[in-house]
Amino acid sequence: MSNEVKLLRFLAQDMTQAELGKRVGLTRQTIAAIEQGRYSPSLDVAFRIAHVFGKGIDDVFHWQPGGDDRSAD
Amino acid sequence: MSNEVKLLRFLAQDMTQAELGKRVGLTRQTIAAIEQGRYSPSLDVAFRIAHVFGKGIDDVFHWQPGGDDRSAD
DNA sequence: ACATCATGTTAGATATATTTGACATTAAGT
DNA sequence: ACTTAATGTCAAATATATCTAACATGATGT
Repeated sequence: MSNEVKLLRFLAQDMTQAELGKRVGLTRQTIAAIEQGRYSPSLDVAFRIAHVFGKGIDDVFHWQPGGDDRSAD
Repeated sequence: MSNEVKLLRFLAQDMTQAELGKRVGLTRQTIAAIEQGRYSPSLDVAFRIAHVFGKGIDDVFHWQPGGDDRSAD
């Protein structure tokens, strides 16, 4: 599972990891870990992140049936 | 956060909780808990469930900005 | 009445997400 | 050179998701 969080932060006036974390109720370390695909966030967190950028979940997180890796880094 | 998992199971030839669990790699107890909104599944699990029904995540799980409850049961 | 199947539920264990606190690095501003 | 802001990373703690094993209930079939 890969995601566009880092890109979307840049598109959103260079929003910082700490700022995003504040807006969704997470620490900056957690944002960093999610951006790097170190683990799969809860669905609730995924919705909150997508909401900050005014996007749908599928626009932010990309999932493929057999895909258990992070190859789209 | 509410969801349509139970409904979608019925629409899918009365698929059983155990059968759905088998298909997505979860136990039937976990499926039951998710259906009842007892907790927010991981994003990965949400994608796998939606995929079984050929739906998008937003078709299966409904989230509202301020919504921390399960009132749409 | 008995057996079976699907579901609800619960307690205790394990796995994973998330936090907290700390330290390192790199880029930018003074 | 110094400071500050943003990020990477890590270890240890806490919270939450998920599993396992068990027992209960209602519906269905024999």
